[in-house]
Amino acid sequence: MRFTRLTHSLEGYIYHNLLNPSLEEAHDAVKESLTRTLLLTLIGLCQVSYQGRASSELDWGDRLIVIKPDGSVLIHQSQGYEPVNWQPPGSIINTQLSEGYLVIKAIRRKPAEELIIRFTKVYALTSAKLFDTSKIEMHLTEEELRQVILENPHLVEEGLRPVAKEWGDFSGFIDIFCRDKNGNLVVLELKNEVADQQAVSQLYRYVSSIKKVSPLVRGIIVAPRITKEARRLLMTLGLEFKQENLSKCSSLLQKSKDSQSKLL
Amino acid sequence: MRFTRLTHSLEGYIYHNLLNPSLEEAHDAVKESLTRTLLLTLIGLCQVSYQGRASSELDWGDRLIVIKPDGSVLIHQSQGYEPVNWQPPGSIINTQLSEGYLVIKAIRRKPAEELIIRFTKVYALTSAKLFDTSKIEMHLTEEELRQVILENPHLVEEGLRPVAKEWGDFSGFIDIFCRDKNGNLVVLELKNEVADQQAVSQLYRYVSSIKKVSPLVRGIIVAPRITKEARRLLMTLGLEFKQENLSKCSSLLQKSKDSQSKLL
DNA sequence: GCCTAGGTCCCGTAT
DNA sequence: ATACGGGGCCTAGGC
Repeated sequence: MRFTRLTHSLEGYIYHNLLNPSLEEAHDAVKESLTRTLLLTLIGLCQVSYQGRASSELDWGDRLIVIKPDGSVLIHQSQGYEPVNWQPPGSIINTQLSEGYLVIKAIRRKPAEELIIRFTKVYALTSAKLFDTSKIEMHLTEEELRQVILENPHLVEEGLRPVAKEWGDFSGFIDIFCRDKNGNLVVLELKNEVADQQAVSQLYRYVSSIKKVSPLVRGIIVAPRITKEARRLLMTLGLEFKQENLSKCSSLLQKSKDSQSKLL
Repeated sequence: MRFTRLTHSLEGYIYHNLLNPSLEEAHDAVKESLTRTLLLTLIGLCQVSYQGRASSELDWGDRLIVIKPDGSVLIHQSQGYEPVNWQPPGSIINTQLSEGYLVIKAIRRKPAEELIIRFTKVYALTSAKLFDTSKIEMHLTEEELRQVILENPHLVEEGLRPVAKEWGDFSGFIDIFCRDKNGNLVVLELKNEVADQQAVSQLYRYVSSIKKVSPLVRGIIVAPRITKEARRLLMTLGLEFKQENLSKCSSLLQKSKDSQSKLL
């Protein structure tokens, strides 16, 4: 149990909670939710068209629709992580009763996209004000793995020294710049899990750009493993691979830090 | 209006619809939803921990939780397209009352991941059986664009002939194989929108593999536009770019087909 | 605004 | 199972 604070929100609340509303009732509730910028969920029988970067049609069926205060729209079937249709944040949403349907449209420009949902039946509608000031804290991210190598470059190779802020044009894209014990430039590409052909290509792009200026530059992929084809490509391109489980390293280092701080 | 069929489901229904239930009531409803494989939505004050490929902590706040019959779990804050935490389909979900919390855990192996949600308050809980046999129909997909070029190779270059099933080892990865008017092999890489460095790298990998066997192979990116850096890389690698808006072509061709079929 | 790269990416498909 | 590429990817960070 990591959290010690236990709070009860006095501000979050449900605004609408309708069971089998008429389309008119649902329409009114949707309109009110939009003006009050509430989180809105509908479960109902609907049909969906999308036109924009691609286009799609989804015939009648029961789905869960989520409309967020920021203009996000999600349409979920009863399976799958991903919404079957959606609109990203910033969309302009409106609703109308038309030809016997409850119609919800979500439009955005740039790219020009339109999502149209038509309901013939709403089984349940809930709208709520969510109070939530917390932000997610992520660990074992690439940035943390980067720190592990920056502080322990010997994990990759003896004599490696990170050089920061050199080669400004590239440093935004390149995971880590180093010099090896011979003073040659080394570009590191870190991967959390398996390194594939794409990772190798990416490293190669950086290395070959730099090669024009500094011909002796090396490129090393640092990852727990590498696919067979990626390894072949790597060798063809004269790049290197160093096996290293960065997540594990990070955990171990964290533990050693923890035990040190306990001793203090 | 594309759909002529209008159906009213007689089978989709709401099972639970609770407003401000006690944690015990919510717990019972969650348990019943899981055994009956219903779609479950909860709005409540909760705290979330995740450990797996990465790890994360999300402190107390109001969120929407969706649990699907296939074991997907989504935790949505009031902003953003993406869930702040989630578990993909196939997760094993269980619930318990523990230390004054309603706890929902979603676990999967391979990769080993655990998501734990703790509620102190549930504002609303809805569970439903969704009847939905429709599958989304997508248009202007890569496969459709591929058909456009296969049927109209002159859009890329005069005298180009698609060759199918040749070079079997690669054909799974390569968008289109052709021979040009001189009989040389040509690999086409199609992009719906902008072609970037990654697209160029990818084409280069294929072309250089084939070059070992057939030295005169060419590679052409077909896309409405290309980024500046991608163009530089393309030229360095001896590849080519043909500007062509495939989506637009596809639409135009579709229209001409439609008008032809009307005439018949 | 464009462009690049990451993601607990998810997802289908081919091997 | 693994690996590779697509996605209406979305999202964050540079410039």
